Amino acid sequence: MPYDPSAFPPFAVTVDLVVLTVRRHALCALAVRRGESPFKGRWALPGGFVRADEDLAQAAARELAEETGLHAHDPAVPARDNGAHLEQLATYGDPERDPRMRVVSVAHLALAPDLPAPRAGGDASNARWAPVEELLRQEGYGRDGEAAAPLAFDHTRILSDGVERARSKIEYSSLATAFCPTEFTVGELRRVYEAVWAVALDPRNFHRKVTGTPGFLVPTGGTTTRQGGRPAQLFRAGGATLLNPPMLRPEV
Amino acid sequence: MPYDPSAFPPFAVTVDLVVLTVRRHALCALAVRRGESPFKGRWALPGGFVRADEDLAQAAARELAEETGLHAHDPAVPARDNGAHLEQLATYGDPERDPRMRVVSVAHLALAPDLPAPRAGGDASNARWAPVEELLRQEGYGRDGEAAAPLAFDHTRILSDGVERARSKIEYSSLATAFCPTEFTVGELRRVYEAVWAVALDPRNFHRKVTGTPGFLVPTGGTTTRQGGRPAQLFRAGGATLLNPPMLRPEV
DNA sequence: GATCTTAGTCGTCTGCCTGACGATAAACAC
DNA sequence: GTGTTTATCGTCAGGCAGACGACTAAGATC
Repeated sequence: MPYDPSAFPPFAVTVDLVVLTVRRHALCALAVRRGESPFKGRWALPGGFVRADEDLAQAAARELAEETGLHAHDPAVPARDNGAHLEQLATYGDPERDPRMRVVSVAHLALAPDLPAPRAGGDASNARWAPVEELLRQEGYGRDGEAAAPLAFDHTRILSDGVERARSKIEYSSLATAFCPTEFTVGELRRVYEAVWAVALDPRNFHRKVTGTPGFLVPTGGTTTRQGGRPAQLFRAGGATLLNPPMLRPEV
Repeated sequence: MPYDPSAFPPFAVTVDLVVLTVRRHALCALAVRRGESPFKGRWALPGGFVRADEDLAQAAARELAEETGLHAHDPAVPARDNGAHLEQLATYGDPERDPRMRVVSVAHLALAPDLPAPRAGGDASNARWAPVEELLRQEGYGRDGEAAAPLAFDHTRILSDGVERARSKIEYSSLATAFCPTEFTVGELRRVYEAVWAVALDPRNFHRKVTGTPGFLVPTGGTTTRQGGRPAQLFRAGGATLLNPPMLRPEV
């Protein structure tokens, strides 16, 4: 395997983002409308080129900030500063995935609380939170009656992989707290699991599980009634990142 | 985010391989000696450039075949043809990871049975199976007294990620059978787990677990005494890919 | 203010799974 | 035959999850 620097074919490298949040009891992903050909006018995942001097994670964090205003949560910093969780997902490099040239895309997965409103370059009409179930449905119509064409490029596949990663990862890690604000109740955390898995969980067993797992939740002392009903204790994410034994996803 | 095809910086894209096997009760990885600068003479993971017209998985399968003679096991083909398991691991793109130019490497993880002897371009002295514990140890000496320098580039990190992936994935999947020949005994499978996790497992509980998990193992009817002792039933990997509940890794 | 509704929280019980470990079986070495 | 090695079956106790009853404490409604 002699090394010839002039022999390697040139590639473009991009990062694409699967940004997930939970709104109105549904798992939603950030989609942006393409303003350029190909797939002009179609919805796509946000993304962009990796610059010559930046790392892949840096590029993903930069794109995330540009699209949402969220700054990525550095895994080295245990303090929850309400930043988004960001991790590498997978890399997609089919020679035909972009008709213009050879593009390899390093997809990343970001998880964020509900709060932020989407803004793609300041233009709200070109970015939206869409239920993943709607984006992954190849046919049919969106909730606003708009025809729901499949996502551009291979982004349906990327989104599908990202959703599957999130669904499986909240089983054995405390990642579900990344969908919650800094302080949250057990019920709010349960609704995250229910939205991501699209199942109903028993509130009593869920409460026993999460409060009984050391390091998962730490009580802040406060309470809230923002969900109605009896006041609920407020918690913050604890230091534990791995849940052992895991949270069990109910059978289909 | 206007699109300017001339604006993207050029990248080289490579695939690197973490090829794992179990030999002599130890988890081993394939290492090749570099013949070129930089890191000339140092051990590295096998890999090479992605060609202009091939997919990432194709490139990884081609490199695997070139280095080991193993052909990748297509996930779409359920029949175990004794090919190696191959999956994408992660992508490494630090701007400084290769001093010559900007290289993004899509690392893949391959798992193979013990049988094949390494051959890098036909030259056996430039390829070897090394215990991962030795390759990941930054200091010290190899078993042949040779100074064990760290792997070239960021390959120590890549190998570490690959080993961790394999260690966790055999917990909840039937992937451990990829380390076994087509037909194997429960004891041989247990020794795979013990080597990968570097622990001792109770033979009785392990036997109960694997034979009691539907779809994990299917008996072939034959027996063997190649391990000595009482003849053991031979099994083949069943159709199940996910183990639920998982195999539990003992605490440290 | 009594009642209803909505959440949250604490308990109980049963069944399944795992870890620890005793016991037996069937080959080989001497 | 005796000992050694590996495989396989059984037993028992503890832990955890699913099902579900009961109680608590707020706002909403009449």
